[in-house]
Amino acid sequence: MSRSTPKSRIPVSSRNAAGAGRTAKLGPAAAGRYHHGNLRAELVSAAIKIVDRRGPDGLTIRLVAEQAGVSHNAPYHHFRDKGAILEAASISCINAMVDSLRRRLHRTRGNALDQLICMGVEFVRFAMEHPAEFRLIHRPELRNPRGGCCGDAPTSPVEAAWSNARQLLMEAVRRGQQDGIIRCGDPDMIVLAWWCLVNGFANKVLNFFDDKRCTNAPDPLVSAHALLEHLVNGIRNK
Amino acid sequence: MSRSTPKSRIPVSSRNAAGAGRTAKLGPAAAGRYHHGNLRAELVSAAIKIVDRRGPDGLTIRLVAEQAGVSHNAPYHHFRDKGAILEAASISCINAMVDSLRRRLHRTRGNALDQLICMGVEFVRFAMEHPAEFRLIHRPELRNPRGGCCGDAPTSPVEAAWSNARQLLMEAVRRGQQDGIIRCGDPDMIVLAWWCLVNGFANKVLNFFDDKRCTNAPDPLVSAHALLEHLVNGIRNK
DNA sequence: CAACCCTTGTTGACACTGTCAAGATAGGCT
DNA sequence: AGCCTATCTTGACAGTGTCAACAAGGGTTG
Repeated sequence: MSRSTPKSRIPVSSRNAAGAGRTAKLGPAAAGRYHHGNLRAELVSAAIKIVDRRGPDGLTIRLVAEQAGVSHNAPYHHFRDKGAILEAASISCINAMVDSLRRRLHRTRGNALDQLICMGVEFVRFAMEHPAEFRLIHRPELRNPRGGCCGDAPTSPVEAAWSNARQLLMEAVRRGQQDGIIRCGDPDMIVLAWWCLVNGFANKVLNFFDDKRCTNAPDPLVSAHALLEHLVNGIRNK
Repeated sequence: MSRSTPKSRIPVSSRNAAGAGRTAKLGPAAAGRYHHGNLRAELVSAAIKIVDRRGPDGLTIRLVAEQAGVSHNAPYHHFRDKGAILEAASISCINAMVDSLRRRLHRTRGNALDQLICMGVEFVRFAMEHPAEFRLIHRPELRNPRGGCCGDAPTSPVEAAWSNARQLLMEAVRRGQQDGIIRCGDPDMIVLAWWCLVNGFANKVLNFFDDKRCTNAPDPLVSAHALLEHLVNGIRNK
């Protein structure tokens, strides 16, 4: 009930992500001006900074505003509510994560299986290097309005950002199947297994994972590699 | 870091003499009696009820107190702060989850591999039937004071509750290895893979999982079964 | 039995949060 | 010029977690 305010006070123009095709100057951020010029983007980056420092739960609209140097209500002209800020920050983080996966993919010389392993390790590394952001992008309260589902209908922006990651993996799996090194079958299922394994492991590393760190596997990335080899052995064409 | 309130007010009686001439209005609530008798347990169950109804974020100390029929500050005599209530509720939920895993295990006739599959499906089922509780028990902000690590030192109560689940799985894996149906190797690693897969899948089902539900796999439990068979094929002794 | 004290409950208060309402300002439009 | 609208401001309010002080009652001790 606490977040049931459909009354949008946001001007329609600012709903379009990243005001494209504007003739405004938006040169240097211009600190002392009444109209900020690029506040929305700055709020998002401020939010990410705060999440990094104090965790997703430590994020406060008023803190974000303060960090951006505006009054505590200025954000409401760019985001409907706190959830919308979280959502925008999440999308930014998801994109960063997908980018790092993609870069890793392009740097990997081996076959599709090697690529799957490398991307998995990269995913875990991202989680370890940006734990707060990793937790942020997995928050269930992010809007995912279960709306357009089957037919590529308009999904939520968060959903769209995630689908980029899925696409990267799907392509790798399909490529592996075409090359004959990954056995046939629903690629969706393989991606799903990859995703669950990697994601579950990253979560575990961030949450309750003292035991592995203490006994024999000093580096979670090594464990991640082993786990992924496990998976890869299962889908390899024999 | 964010929740560092070492100032415990719990057992410290507020021994202040002060004005003895006041007469307070007699117990407004509390079902008649001033001293509840079993408030702590009732607070925990009230908290779980609220989490079920409004999600972990919807839980409020004042709501918990109201649901239990006491004043908004009564919980502070049983829990240090809100986090402690969450923690107690989590432990209760984790125990419930472990119990259902154990029951499922005892009802399974097959070998260790079958048991691992059945427990995995059961885990996903628990997540689907109690999504709020499932999310609750995975909250990273639950106390896990990274303290006693290697030598079975006193860990957090939450950690202890989780370790029961791990023990169930470890036993199954070891049994399978003794029976020769699970290949040799670090059982820890196998449990880890099982855990990551099942946990990641359950998370995915609860969060962003419209696609599978719409295309070809109507029931997530079927997908879970397929995934677990995948895993089991990887660890089977050949 | 009375005196006492500790645990458990109560009310009151405070700072902080998300959000609404209404006023102020600036840049672009007619 | 004068106005329009998006943007930013101050002000207010209900909820929240938590601290402080006070009250009731059961148990312990004389």
